[in-house]
Amino acid sequence: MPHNILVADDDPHIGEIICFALEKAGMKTVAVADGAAALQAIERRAPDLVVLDIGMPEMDGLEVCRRLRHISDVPVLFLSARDEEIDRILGLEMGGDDYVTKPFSPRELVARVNVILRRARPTKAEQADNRQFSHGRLALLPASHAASFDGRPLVLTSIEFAILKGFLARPAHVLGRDMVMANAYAANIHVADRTVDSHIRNIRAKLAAAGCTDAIETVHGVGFRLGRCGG
Amino acid sequence: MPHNILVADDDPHIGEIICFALEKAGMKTVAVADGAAALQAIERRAPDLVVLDIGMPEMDGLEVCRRLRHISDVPVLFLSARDEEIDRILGLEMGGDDYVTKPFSPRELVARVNVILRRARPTKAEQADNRQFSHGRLALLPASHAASFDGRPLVLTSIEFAILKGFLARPAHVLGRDMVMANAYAANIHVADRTVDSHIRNIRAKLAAAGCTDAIETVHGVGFRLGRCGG
DNA sequence: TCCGCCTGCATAAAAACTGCATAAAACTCC
DNA sequence: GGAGTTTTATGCAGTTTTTATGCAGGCGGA
Repeated sequence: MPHNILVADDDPHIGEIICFALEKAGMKTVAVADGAAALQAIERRAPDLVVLDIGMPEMDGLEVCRRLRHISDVPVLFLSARDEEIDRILGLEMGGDDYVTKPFSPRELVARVNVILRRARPTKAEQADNRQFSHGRLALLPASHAASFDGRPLVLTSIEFAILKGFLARPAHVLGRDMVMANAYAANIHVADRTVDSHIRNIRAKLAAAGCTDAIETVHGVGFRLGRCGG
Repeated sequence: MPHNILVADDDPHIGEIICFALEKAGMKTVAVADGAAALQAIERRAPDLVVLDIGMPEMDGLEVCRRLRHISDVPVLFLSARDEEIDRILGLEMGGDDYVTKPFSPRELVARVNVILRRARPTKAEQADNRQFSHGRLALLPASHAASFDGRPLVLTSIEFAILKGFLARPAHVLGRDMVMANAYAANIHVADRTVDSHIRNIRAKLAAAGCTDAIETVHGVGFRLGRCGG
């Protein structure tokens, strides 16, 4: 589960450099160009960390941080062109987690972001992990990677588990073969259609053995859909 | 309860300046002048944070940090006379939480220390020391570093103990190999996958000798999970 | 009804993963 | 400084999982 970073800088060029560096380090990024958009994005996307340029027009980074702290505990890394001691102290005491001055090294920025994330309290990721999926008499526990139908435990391989989780996440939603696999994996890996069928078949067989015969329905020409699962 | 800071710098004058600044901010400080003393003090006093000079004779700060991470998750703030990007990155990736170059402003140092402390989680030791873990017929007493199955005492090495504690801390939770080690040590340490297997194997063998054959289950492609332990 | 396209399934190859033995490196305790 | 212990690394065999493929049969539109 990649970390989600919000990058707020009014210079789109710098924003791009930062995003590129962070994404190369395996994070997901969203860029905004002003303070108001930053606040809005923080509320809507609940990022794991915010890279915040101090020198933005309209609402500067310090002000964003001040307002931010009313609604969120998200870590903030300040970015600033000013390298005055007093600014740094102000930023840190304002609730920032680090303060990097421009011009900065992308690699160092990434290192500092990683340090903060390492210490940061577990947020969404852990919550999502503890979430429990269930549909009808079928239940999935991502945290323990365990599944059961009607109390009977199911032994699923990891890809079977992931595929089923993809369906449980969107009940009553038809998923094409590509989507089935996209849910299972993160990236867009392409596998042969027949391969997907094989996984579906195996899942059906295991569920049927546990007494569930209506778990995955076929939608001819489109894909598959989660059934009633004995519900 | 004031925070406890360990200051390691070979220049007693600088050490004094730092301690003075931190104490003025309401913290308790202990100063040491070399790496070996730092490690010893960390183990004995379990400080909340370590200010670590990189340029110390004998054992430099980076080396101290490396060894340190084997026994503790305590936050580290590096202090260095060298202001090279590569040094900063190295320090941060080595497990440091911040990197300040000399000459530094005492007030900024205090601000940075405060930021780290604000984010730092209660150390693993604090969380676990007074607690007693048990699962099924398996019991661990972190305080006395003792373990037993069904009353029979188990002789575990410290890493075996730590790994098992990691599992006991979150029963029914699959832990990937990286997580297994992250629980045992501080985060951010990478060991080879096969190494983790070796530890798991040894733990299983010792538990099996005591009559517990279902302690750690393998979840293929994902990691390991605590079993029923005879419960 | 016929035909083209789609799905289910068996089989098997390819890839990935685990467990283990062995050994090197690091550490501890005299 | 050295012997014993602990921790880490590595290579390999055996196993499981994942993917691919070919074909029989089903579905649906013309």
